[in-house]
Amino acid sequence: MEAQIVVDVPTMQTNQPYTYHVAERFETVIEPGMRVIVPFGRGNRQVQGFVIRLMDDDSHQHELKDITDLVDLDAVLTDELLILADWLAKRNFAFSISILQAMLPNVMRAKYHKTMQVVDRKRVMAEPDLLTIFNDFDEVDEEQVSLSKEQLTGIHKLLKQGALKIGYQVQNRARAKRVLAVKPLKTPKELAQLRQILRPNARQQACLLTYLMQAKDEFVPQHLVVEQTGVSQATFKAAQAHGWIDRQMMEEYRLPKLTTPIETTRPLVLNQQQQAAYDQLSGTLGTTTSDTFLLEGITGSGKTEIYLQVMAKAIEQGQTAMMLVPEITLTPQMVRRVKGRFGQTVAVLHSGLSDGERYDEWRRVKRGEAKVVVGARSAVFAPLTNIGVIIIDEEHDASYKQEDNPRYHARDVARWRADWHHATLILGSATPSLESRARAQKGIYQLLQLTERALTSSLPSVSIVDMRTTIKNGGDDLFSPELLAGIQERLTKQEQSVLMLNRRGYANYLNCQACGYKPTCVNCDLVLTLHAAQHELVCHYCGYHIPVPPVCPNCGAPRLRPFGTGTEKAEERLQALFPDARILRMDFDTTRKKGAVDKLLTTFGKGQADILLGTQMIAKGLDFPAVTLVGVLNADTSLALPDFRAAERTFQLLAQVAGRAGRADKPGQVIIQTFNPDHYAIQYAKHHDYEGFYQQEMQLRHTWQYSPFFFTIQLKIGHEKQAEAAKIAYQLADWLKPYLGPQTVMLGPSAGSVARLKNKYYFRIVIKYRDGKTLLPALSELMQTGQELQRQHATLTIDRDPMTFV
DNA sequence: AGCACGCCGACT
DNA sequence: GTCGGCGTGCTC
Repeated sequence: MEAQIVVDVPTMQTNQPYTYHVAERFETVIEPGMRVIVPFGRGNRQVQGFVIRLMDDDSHQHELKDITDLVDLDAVLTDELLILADWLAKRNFAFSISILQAMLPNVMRAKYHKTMQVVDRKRVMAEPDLLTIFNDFDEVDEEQVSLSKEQLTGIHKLLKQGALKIGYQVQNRARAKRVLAVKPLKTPKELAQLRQILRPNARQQACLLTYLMQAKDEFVPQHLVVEQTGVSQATFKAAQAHGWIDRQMMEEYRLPKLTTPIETTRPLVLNQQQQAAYDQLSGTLGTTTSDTFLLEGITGSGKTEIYLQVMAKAIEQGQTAMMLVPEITLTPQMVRRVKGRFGQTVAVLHSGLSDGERYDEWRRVKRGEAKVVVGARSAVFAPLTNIGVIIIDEEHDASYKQEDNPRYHARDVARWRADWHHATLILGSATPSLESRARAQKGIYQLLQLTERALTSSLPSVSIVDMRTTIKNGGDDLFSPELLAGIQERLTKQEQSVLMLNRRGYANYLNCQACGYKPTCVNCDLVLTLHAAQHELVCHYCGYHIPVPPVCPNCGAPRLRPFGTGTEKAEERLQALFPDARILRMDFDTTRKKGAVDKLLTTFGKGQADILLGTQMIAKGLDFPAVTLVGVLNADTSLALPDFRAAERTFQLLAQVAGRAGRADKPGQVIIQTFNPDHYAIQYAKHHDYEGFYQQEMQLRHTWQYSPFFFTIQLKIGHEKQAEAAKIAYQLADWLKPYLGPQTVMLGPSAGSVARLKNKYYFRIVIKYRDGKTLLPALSELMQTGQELQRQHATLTIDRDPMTFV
């Protein structure tokens, strides 16, 4: 028997299955989807691999190596996931092994240990420098010892002579937690009798017997029994000696702890719109087709309740359900909401879990003990079977795209898995991505709209403050008089304010403080990025660049300034302006620690602070009834991003915060400060007008040939030397030209926005295309011929449908 | 990635 | 004449 194995060597040249011989003793056990250890390369170094196929034909040309060992007793990947991995690797120009690893919890990735093993002790002991290392050991972990120069030469010599050799060990870090468990061996009746005849002073034994009388006939972790009864270790030992109980080791899940118990919730009554959406969605469950819906519902329209009820329906029909949310929305409140409805059958997968917890949650899914999975991006690979519905909430969110290897978009994966399972896919958002909305327009997705708020409070009024005027009048460039007045009013009335500092695109473009003009690219209609070091303005999209102009090209005033401010500085200024206000700052720095977000939000939710000042993370999913003012300090920084999605991102962000104020009985107010009060993204956000924005943005995308009318691919070439990187980039561009096909545009090569990253210079090529018939295979080939690039010490990344252009 | 093979420069 | 530097090719 032979097995095709994908080995854990993530390079372009080894991105293919290798055939190994399966020893007879493994034949009955081995299955596709298992992890194995195989010898690889000339030195037969042991590496982890995945079995992707088994076969019987022995028509191999070469002598095959044997699989060393099986890591798993059960396949960790299903056939579905193996096929998906193959598709995803090809589609996204990723290494198969990287995708396979990404599908599993972190701990299941092998760790490798390099050891030095003594072969000829006599000769090793003859080296005085090495005595301290090998005196007591025959094998030493290379990482555990730091070697001096003399020792290094000594080891080198011995390796050459064969007196020492290098060993490789594959370590599987995935460990189930095992605890001592107990089970009664006697019937309740017998136990009751035993209790009768017990010495009266044997209090602990009596206590244990009472517990056992009402215990089920199954193993229960001993520590849980201790918690309930308070009996000691010795008592269990005695009970075992008496033959009352059986004790053995048992697996126990590391369940993430929750501070307070979860209250079970019942389905809420749906309003008419919600009910109509629910009927349509649930009607497609369990059918033999896969339907995709775009659920477009304004903030507060009750999308989550619909999700919960559709998932409940799927469970009812014996199917499973998956719900994806952006990482930062996966707050304890959200988890609580889902667990409140589905209880123990929910598995939660997100980055806040420890490795052990994550592994255990994953196993609960794998074993079919969890029927509902809630998680962030990577949860899309959860090993659910018989999926009835997949939900992607806030489907427009950029965090669904993994931006480093392996690159994938959870939406694509969800689409694929929904197809496989004939499941219903629901994309939900108040501000859908243009791609999804356009598909709904074309009828590829079914569009469901929710236009009413579930808890009939009206949308807040949004006012826009023109910061050009503020500055002209000698005002502060961070806090306009209007905003300051608003904050003061809230402080007086003891209501809360949320202030958002839009940090995207921070401090790297020029802005004329006289007229608000920002230098833009002639080819792309994108804002030029300031490269202060080179004293240049550069378009990150097509490479267009000009020297920094001394005066504003629009109005001639010498008032072009670099733009941007940090949250820390804003907090300082704010505190100086309102010395008595209690301010909470929420940004990357203050939320780095585990649980910090929860703590901050709880503090604010309890009303222990007046102002919450933060980056866009405060825009998502937060719901504080006492907040009546939301201020956006700098709405336009994200407009200036060198990215064709800049307007879309800005609109989505503003629409989201605009829906946050005054959700309870008190009316809300939103103040947006901007240098571009007339920009359509800001205007449409002001009027809560998604449709208007969609129409206008689609027109622009059409004109400029961007997504969703054109697909995009970004190639990045990195090299230690700038000239080399450029040379290779141009060579690649030339090589690709014949494959471009009709209606395909290649932009660049252009220099990366950060000239040097990790000591490498980057160049980028962006290709816009409609038909990838010749282009995509050419790019696959480029992956394979990457050998040549590697020789030149260059790196190449291919990013399909990139979300950022930095 | 990591290892062997191989072809040129500074040594015993 | 050899040790060892790194550039090159290959891993079932």
